[in-house]
Amino acid sequence: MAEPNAIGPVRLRVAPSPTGDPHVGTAYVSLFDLAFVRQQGGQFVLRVEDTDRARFREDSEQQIYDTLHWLGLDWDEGPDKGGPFAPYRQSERLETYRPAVDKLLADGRAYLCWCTPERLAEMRTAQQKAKQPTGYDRLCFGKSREQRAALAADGGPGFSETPVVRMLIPDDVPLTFTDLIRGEVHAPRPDDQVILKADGFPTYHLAVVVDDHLMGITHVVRGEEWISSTPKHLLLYDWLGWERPAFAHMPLLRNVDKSKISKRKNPAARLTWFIEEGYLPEALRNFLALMGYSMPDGREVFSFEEMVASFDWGRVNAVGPVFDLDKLNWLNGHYIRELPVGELAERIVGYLGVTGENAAVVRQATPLVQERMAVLREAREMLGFLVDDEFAVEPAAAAKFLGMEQRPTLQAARDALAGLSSWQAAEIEAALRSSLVDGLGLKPKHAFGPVRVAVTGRTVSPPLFESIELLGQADTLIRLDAALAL
RNA sequence: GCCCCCAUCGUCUAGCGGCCUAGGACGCCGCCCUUUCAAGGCGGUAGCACGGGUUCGAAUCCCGUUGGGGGCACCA
Repeated sequence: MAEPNAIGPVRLRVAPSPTGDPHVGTAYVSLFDLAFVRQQGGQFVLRVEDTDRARFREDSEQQIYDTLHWLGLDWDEGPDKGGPFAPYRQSERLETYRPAVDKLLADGRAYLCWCTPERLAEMRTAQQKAKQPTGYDRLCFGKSREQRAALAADGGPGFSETPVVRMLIPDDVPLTFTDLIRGEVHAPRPDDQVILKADGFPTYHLAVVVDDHLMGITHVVRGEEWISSTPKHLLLYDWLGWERPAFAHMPLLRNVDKSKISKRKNPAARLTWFIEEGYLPEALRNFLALMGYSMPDGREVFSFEEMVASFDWGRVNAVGPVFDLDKLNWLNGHYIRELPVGELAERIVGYLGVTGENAAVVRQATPLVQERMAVLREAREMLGFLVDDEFAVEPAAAAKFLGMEQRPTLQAARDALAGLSSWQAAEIEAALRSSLVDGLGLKPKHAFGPVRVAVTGRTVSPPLFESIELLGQADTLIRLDAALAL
């Protein structure tokens, strides 16, 4: 079925997050995973790895779907779509893992362990204190249930009624494997890893190997934190007589202090944060691709399709990149400026959630803010003077621009605008220039500052004359009168 | 503590022995444009962690040091 160079499905492992809010690392790994899949014509499989029932959360799975769809990373098979290898939730595949466990037990590659969590913790503490590598000491290995229970009866190490199953790691465990990004990698020697928990659920290590094999996964793309447990997985493939997949361990995204990116230190670690802030999915995709990847021709602005066309694991960096919001903001602004104005208008309307009259105003005002935004969120304050129910001048702005000495300026502006019969930006500008600049002899800066503050409420605003046009004559005069009355 | 991964401007990176007087992007600084703020244009600042080798030649290869990161769960 599978030709030598053809790839089968590439798995996207998705562990429901305990906080219910998907991690940016999930999107990062998915992006590279998907770029490779699309280039090779494989299948992108989304599998929910929910074997930890202690951390299970109801809404977490849906959040993963929502955020990945928002980012445009769509899968070919998954719990919500079905597929030839269903079910795609590990919690629904429990009976699949049992035969593997039985075989390992029968072959003497695994054994039962009755040690309590407390006894294991004590053991680790003692090992660390003695400056020894930590790992299970095989107390239960070779013992029957009765022998082990008897040991505990004498006040010995804690005994648990329901045993777990551990791998018996041999001395000649293979520690070397080829990584698509790093080449030859030497991983640390594992200890006797638990593969079946006391509650009957498999651990990640067992489940991932069994599922990947059964689902025909050819390439495992995951975070760098998995390098150290890869030898356990290699062993399992070998013991079960299965062909090993290829591995690509992506570098870890970092906080500014270089630590692994975390929700505590970095708002950008939460995928939903980008939606809340008004980032464009295509910009985030491009930015994520820039983290660790570079195009052969050095381009930095490129689409996902372009990335797919030239994708090469050899161009992926092994260095963990710092997530730099400055550059993302620039890139997002760039994408905003490149958008057709009508398209941008719809995105802003959708983001702000405005309807009816206000939506119409926002659409008209979009050209004024297009090159002034880094993220959609900024449209809210830039356009607030046009759509907010209540208008108020910022106190600091009023103190600086609406004082006694500005009254003549404001009065002249009011008079000039009140007499206008055509309400177009060009005419508004002409009227204000002739009355304030020519008439009062003011520098443009001093002439328009007070008017801007009176009309928009802020010292920084979209272009003044166009803003006044959109506001309308009636509202403009009301605001100038209000400023004059201060 | 033990094991592993990594190391080019502040940040993201190009570079895979001579093309490097180390290139680009973001940021920052200056100038121009200008009704504010942006956008745009022009210019500038800043880096191969250190020490040994290998070689005619090293940012590129090897070793060590230092530094950073990750892993060491009945979590993934």
